[in-house]
Amino acid sequence: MDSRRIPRPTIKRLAVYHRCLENLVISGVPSISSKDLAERLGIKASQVRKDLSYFGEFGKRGVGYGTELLLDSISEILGIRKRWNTCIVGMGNLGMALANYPGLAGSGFITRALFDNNPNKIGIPMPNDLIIESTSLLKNIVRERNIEIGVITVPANAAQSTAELLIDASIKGIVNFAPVRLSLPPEVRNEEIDISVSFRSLAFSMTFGSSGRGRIR
Amino acid sequence: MDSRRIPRPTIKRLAVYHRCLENLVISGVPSISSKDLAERLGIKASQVRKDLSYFGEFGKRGVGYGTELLLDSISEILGIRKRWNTCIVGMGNLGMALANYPGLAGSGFITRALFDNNPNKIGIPMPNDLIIESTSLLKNIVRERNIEIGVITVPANAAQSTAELLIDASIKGIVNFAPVRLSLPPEVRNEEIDISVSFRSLAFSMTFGSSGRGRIR
DNA sequence: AAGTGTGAAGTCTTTCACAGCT
DNA sequence: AGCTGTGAAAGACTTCACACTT
Repeated sequence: MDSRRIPRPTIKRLAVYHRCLENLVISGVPSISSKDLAERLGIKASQVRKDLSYFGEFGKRGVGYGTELLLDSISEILGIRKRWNTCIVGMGNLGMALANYPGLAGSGFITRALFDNNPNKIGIPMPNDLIIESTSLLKNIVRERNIEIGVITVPANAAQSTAELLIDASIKGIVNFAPVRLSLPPEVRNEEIDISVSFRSLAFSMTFGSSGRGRIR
Repeated sequence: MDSRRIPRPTIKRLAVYHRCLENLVISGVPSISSKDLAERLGIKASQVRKDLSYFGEFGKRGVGYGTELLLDSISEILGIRKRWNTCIVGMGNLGMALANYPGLAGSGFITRALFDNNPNKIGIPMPNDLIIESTSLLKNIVRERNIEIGVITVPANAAQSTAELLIDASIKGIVNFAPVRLSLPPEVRNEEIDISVSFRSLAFSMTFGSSGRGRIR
């Protein structure tokens, strides 16, 4: 598969299809058409078919897609069987929330370490046998525990230096919740989640009646 | 201004420019070129100029943009002076984190109410003189306190019914953290933040070396 | 000389429309 | 008849390139 040609929005939608199919399989629905699947997600049927067509032919003409087969296929495409070891740096409110959030482990992202540089927080016990540890130990711990993904939940002014610590520990991907753009070497993958920018964008569209419902992109 | 023609990614970048300019103004930098601003954000200078050109001419040729003037102009465009009353529905980990997160109030999004339907949580005192209240009171409280934005942090299976409660209370915009697509009337604006989809997308690009750093879009 | 503002070109993504299977 | 898979068309967004201003 030549993933350079796969639109990023397609990957995000695949993850959404996956979740929807899990529910369908649980509900015992044996098959679904692109039209029905699209309707559930508020997108176009042709979008569903095009997304899937990048990876193969999973449907039966005249019938639709077998839910179990499609679920398996998408799991394969997204590498959903793989488990990823992650760590969270910055145990403020958001870091705490993520450490307590079962949805990540449920998706294969296992939190293996929690870091903060506030001495008052170090040692605090957390779920899953984790303890908040000093950021000064990050490099060793990341390597020992084979952590591949770092989650940055520190304040904006500490985000870049945190990223550099993670890179120095040979992390391969970063999810950055801090409201700054990180400068990273090209081999490190990066996903930004900027909550206040999303609120702002909502506010703008509320004020100016802009184009409306956000698509999955 | 004809906001129907403004690309959504432009709005999100405007919010990012705004934040960057705040720092520049604080640091006493009097002006900046599109090239320098773009470099700080990891995008192209022409993108910065095009984004701004949708709204007017803010720069001086041969010089650049006055930081204070540009900051004011973007504030005006994004309606940053306006204060938005918000409520959070679902006081699990994420709802708690948002209620404690100063970044939102700092951006003009004031949390005016917190709801949950777990009787054990109702009455718990929270920051800013707030108390967790019963979801059954939502409609009245939303109207009394002029709440315009609802933040959904309930589990996936409760998200749609929560959205309907909010709509029934005449909310105008929804930020949805639950991993489901809401079906909403067209006049209600909506922004989705799907954390596990972002992790999945990161994992995919880590596995298949896909096109790399997410742009602001 | 430096840097903006902007049509036009280029690239990426979505949607259409229909041939082809079941 | 119904629905997929997919080239081609449309649309959205970004980048180029250069005229224009300071």
